[in-house]
Order: sequence, then C-alpha cells, then structure tokens
Amino acid sequence: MSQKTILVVEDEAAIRDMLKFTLTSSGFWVEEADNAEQGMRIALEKKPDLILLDWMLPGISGVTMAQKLRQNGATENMPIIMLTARGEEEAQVQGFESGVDDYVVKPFSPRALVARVNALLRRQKGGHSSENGNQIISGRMCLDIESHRFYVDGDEVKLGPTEFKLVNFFMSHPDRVFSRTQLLDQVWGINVVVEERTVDVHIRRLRKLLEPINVADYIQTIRGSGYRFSVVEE
Amino acid sequence: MSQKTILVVEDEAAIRDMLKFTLTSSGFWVEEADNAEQGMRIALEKKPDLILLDWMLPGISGVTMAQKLRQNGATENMPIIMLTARGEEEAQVQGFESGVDDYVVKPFSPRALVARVNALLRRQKGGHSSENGNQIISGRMCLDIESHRFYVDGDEVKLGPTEFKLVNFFMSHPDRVFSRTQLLDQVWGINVVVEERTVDVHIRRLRKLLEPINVADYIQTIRGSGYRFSVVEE
DNA sequence: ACGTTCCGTTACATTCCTGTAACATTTCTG
DNA sequence: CAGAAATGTTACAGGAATGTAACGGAACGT
Repeated sequence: MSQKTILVVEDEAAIRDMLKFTLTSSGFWVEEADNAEQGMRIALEKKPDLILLDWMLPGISGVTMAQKLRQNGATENMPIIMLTARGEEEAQVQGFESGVDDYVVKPFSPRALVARVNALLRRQKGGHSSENGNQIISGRMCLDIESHRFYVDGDEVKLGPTEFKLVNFFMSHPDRVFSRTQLLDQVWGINVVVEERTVDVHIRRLRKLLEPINVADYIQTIRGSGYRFSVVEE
Repeated sequence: MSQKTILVVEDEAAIRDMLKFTLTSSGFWVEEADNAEQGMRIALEKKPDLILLDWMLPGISGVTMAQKLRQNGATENMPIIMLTARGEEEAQVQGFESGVDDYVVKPFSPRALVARVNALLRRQKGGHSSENGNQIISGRMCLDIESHRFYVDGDEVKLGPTEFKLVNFFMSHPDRVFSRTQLLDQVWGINVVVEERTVDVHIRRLRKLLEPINVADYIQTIRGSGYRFSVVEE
C-alpha cells in the first residue's frame, strides 16, 4: 500500500512543525499550507488522502475552506479533521455542519491525533490495517458492519442492538469525549427522550461484556464530561 | 489481478465526477455515460466488470436499462449497483427492481460505495460461497439453480417457490444482515406489497424444513436488524 | 368441482432487551 | 472530615421484537 499524503493547513508555524513531525514519524507524507488559498491549491494538485484544517486562519477561515472543499467534486470526499482551540464549543457544532468528518481540540496529544487520522483513513477505504472496507479495526477489536458481528482477538462477542450501535459509534470516533447528551443524540437518535443515566447503564453493560477479555478499559470515564473510547492506554 | 473497469451511468455531472474520483482513487478504471443509450453501448463495447446505474435518468430510466442488460446475453450477468435518491426511494415504493445485485441510497459515503463495489466484485469471483456453474455450495448445503433443487448433505430437501427464492438469495449473499424490507424487495420483488412480518413466517417455514437435518441455525436472527445467513456456527 | 399446495394475515406465546429507580461507591469541594 | 456530586452497579417490570400456530383464500392440476 502506498504512502498516505496528509495536507496540513495551519498558520502557526510552531504547530505546523509539530504536526509535520508527528505525522512524518507515523509514516505519512505531509504537505503544508499556511492559509486557505494555498491549501485549496495543494488539495486540488496533490489530492491528499486527508486534510488537517485549522479553524482560525488569516483571511478565509477553515470552515469556509471546508465548505469549498465539499462543493468541489474533486475534493468532495476528502476526509477533513478540523483543529479548534479550547472553548470553541459552538465552533465544533458549526464545523460538523460544514461537512467536517472529525475535529480535534488544541492542545492535543500526538498519539491521539494519529489515532484519529488512522481511524478516518480506515473509514475512507480499505486502508493499511483492514482489507475489507466495511469493517472497523481498532486495537484488538474488529467490527463488521455488514455481517453485524463484533470480534475481539478474532473471537466473536455477541452484542445487543444498543451495544452494537454504541460500539459502532465509539469505534468510528475514537479518542474523543462525548457527553451523555451527545451519545443519546448520536446513538439513540434525536427525538428519543430517555434519562441521561441510561447511558451509564449501557456503558456498564458493554464493559461487563468486555471485562472477561480485558478490553473494558477501552471505554474511559471522563468525570464531569462523559465517556471516551480509546485504543491508547491510560 | 488486472484492473477492474466500472461503468458509471449518471446524468448529474457533479455526482459522476465524484464517483469517478472515488473509484479511481480506489484503483478502478472508470467509464462514464450520462444516459442509458450511451450506457448500453459502452456496456457492450467495454464489457465492464461492474455497472453503477442511476435510478433516474433522462429518457430511458435506469430500471429499464437494467432490464435490457439482463435480457441481452452479452451483458446478462454483469453486476449492477443501483443508485437511488431518498425521495425516489419512498415514491417508487422503497427498494428496487429484482435483477439488480445491490443498491445504494443517495447521499452515500464514498467509503460505503467502494465497500459495496468490492463486495460485489468479490462475490462475482466466488468468494465465500463457491459458485460452480449454476450451483451454489455453502457449507453442507447445495443449491442447483438450473434443476431448481436444494440439497443438504447430498439429500434433496423439497422447497416451495418462496422458500427457494429465499434460500437462493441468502446463499448468494452470505454473512450479511438484511432487514425485512430489504428481503421483501429482493425476494418478493419491488412492487409486491405485503406485511413485513410475512418475512418472519417464511423464515419460520424455512427453519422448520431445515430443523430435522440440524442446519436451521444457518439462518440467524439479528434482533432489531433482520436476518443473516451464515455458515459460521452460532 | 375437488383436493392439494402454498401464501399472507392475524392472533397469541415467548424471548429478550430496555429504561428506570434505588442503592453503593468513588471523587470532588469546602 | 463531612457532605455533595458524579458515577458504578444491580434488580426489576414493562414492552418491543420475534417465534409460532392456525385460518381463509388463491392458484393449480386432476
């Protein structure tokens, strides 16, 4: 499989260098741009496999650029990860509306970022780790959407309907904290009204299933914020 | 393995470009047509490995084209994936014509589409279940399409018309979950309007036939999602 | 016309899952 | 350390999803 190209659009040189170092060490080829215009040009020329896009850019903002990317047929399906500064909660919502696939809040750990990048690339197509396009592989776990099966270390683990949806959502969005409300919206669906604590119970049920195989700590509690699924050790 | 050719028949240029980009990035060679006549011509000339066909086309519709493809000996067994819009899906009595191998509802994620394309191409070559001529062999079962007979461990099991179609569909699409609606579309046909629970009853009848020979658990219930045919043990 | 076979529907039985509440435990805060 | 807040944990009742059987009718051949 060929080397993946990642386009980094970020005006701060320090962060850009850090990103380049992190991604290069992980085996990616990195293209750089410090503003949206240059970013667009490189996106069209080099056709990167993924774009890391800063939310705040001088001139044309990251959101606007994301929208332009989505409108152009050639760049329409490029995975985009948005970089946002802390405290821009509204920005994140708006980011999703503009068709961004994921976002990362600064400051972030390099490992977490790489995990997110890999997850997104995996969703994009077959990817390095999986041959089959419709399965998500995360650490020792593997989720096959089509056959509706879940494996840990190659052995199947039976999941109930909600458990399956939860795992599916978590594995598609690794290393990111979700509040109970967000989980209810994403997994249960909007317009479904249930107690927030219901989430806890289902997390518990999932953990209980994963305990015997020692993968329960993939699901982490972020006190005061919600839950996070992560392949990275605590 | 040689490069696979995929014919895209789609009138909207934007979607066509997006498809071409997506498929090309995944290593396919793409032929394009913006109407059914041109599509038919290319299908006959280039003999693509797979056809992506829009449901709504100016002039001759995608459905009609699919039927014509099926009637022509040269194009008879080309895999077809139908693209349908959400609105049309409901208007045209959700689902699609039999004769189509798979369908994708717009808007779709490029990743999902590539996954479907790969799955279909894999199936064509005989992936999981081996198709020798007009026989499908799966585990202890063998379905002979020509003679319209069904064998388990070499002994014939008599199947009714619907049971035969069900088994045929399941054995052609192993290890994949289908909702009741999908099964109705695929096995009963698009324009047949029956209760969803009818599927359950026929699954029951099929299981009852397979019980005496202990192969009933090839058909598995995925609570909340539908049914799945699989050679794998429960 | 008669019997057979198959189909779709319905009604009822059963299984399994879910949401909630109640209580236990941990973590935070002053 | 005490109290509060957040989360872990368990049990249970109700309900949704599915299994199952029986009925009436349509299609078909005899």
